[in-house]
Amino acid sequence: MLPSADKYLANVSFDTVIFGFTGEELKILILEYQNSGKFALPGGYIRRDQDLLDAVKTGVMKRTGLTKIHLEQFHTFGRLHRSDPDTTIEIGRALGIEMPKDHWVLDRFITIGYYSLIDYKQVQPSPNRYSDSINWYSINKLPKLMMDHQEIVDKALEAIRNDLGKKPIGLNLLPEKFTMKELRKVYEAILNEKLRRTTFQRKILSMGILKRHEKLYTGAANKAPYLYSFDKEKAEQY
Amino acid sequence: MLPSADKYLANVSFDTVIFGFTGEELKILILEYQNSGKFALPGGYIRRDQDLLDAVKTGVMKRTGLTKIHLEQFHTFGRLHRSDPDTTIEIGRALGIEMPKDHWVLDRFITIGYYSLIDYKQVQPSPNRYSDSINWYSINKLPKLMMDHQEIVDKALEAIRNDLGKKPIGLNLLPEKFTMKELRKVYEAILNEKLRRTTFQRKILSMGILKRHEKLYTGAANKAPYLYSFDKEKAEQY
DNA sequence: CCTTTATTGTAGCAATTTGATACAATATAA
DNA sequence: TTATATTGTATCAAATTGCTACAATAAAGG
Repeated sequence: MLPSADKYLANVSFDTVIFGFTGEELKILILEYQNSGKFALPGGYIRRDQDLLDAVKTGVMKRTGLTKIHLEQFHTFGRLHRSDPDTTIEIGRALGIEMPKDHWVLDRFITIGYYSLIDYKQVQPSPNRYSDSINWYSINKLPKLMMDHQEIVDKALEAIRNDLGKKPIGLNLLPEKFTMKELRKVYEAILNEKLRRTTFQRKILSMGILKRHEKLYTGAANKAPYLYSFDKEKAEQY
Repeated sequence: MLPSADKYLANVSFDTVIFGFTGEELKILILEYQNSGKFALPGGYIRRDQDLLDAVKTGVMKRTGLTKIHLEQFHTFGRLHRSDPDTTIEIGRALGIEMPKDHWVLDRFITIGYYSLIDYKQVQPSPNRYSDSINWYSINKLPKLMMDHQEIVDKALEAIRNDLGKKPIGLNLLPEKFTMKELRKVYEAILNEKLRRTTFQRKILSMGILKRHEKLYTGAANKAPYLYSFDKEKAEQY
């Protein structure tokens, strides 16, 4: 039931901040452990025969069901008392698992933080075997997270804001085709500020990384917006 | 002689890219191991009773003799085969140390990369007990580094370029007082491109993070430049 | 169908920022 | 005193961004 010591690296783990965009808000996936009611970021350990990146990718795949996953490493957390064996024991106990005091998962862990960007609509979140549930929570209304997970989320947000100008972030948070308004809403949600509609449109179009497609007729009583997609070749340069 | 297993975390190490600026070039500190002639970044292991950041700080202090050290974490390297036990064995052997095959330092390591910015002139590099020498090498003329250390250097450079606009990088690479030309040279060395003298001066002055002091009379047959220092309070905002 | 309403796409001009050039003000040597 | 290299700024052109305006719809409601 417990992961075996010889299969995994000691003292290292990863945690992922999985971002999705609802159309209005940025949300992230949070696990809730059975009975203990502890909230945590999805994470895991690294198998000895596995690249770090593969371990993270596999972890996100299991939670989201997606296979194509955009990942960015943003920070590694190594404070002395960041991992808390008591919390781990408590979670185990609530699950009916009694851990030996010297079990390796109760040792100190340095954790590597990754953020992931996914298309909210494509995801069917699935809990792991220790968890009750996994749910989307708005960035601004997170439950109290265990250990230093809130700090990890904060750093992830800082990182994604930083990357926004450099990498085509929207590409991963939106479906294949999207309207200019949706793209702008993504930027606004990430930056947590309003952007000027016309300036945004001009700037993003002048980058030349978008392809324009047919119009989207939503049924609303107004001019229908064009759909766009990212021109992946050109977007590479950013 | 070898570090003991119960004192350090397993499977995790750190490596540091220590930048100095000579006035013309960006250089970094590289260790050369005795006899084996292997070149490596200064690095180390993390004691179980020590914050990650403290471990790195202590490591840089030992190599540079400095106590006030600017550190930035930039990336964590976790490829499956990045650490190479054969190299470690070879280095040990050249030092007259025969390692048991199952010794923990021969295990797989995930390493956390930090870069450090220091005042070149204040540093007296000192090798560790396993090393022949520690020397400054120009960024553009590095010897062949062991394992994935060149990749780590490349990532560090990428990171420092990225941070240049955000953090007052010059502050740490220059002495307390410096001329505008020196500051510009730092930027040029990091970005590896020439910057327009007048535009640079206007821009950096308009940030309002510099204090102007007396002139510097070098003896050169031309107008003497002012000396500047960073206004640390105002520089915080960047 | 014609009008109304909400939204979209883009033009146009002002304000700001950046690029490029010019030039006055030195320190020192000759 | 004159010549020379460099520094600090001013100036104006060019590019970018902020802001407003307005025409072009898509559907609803008479």
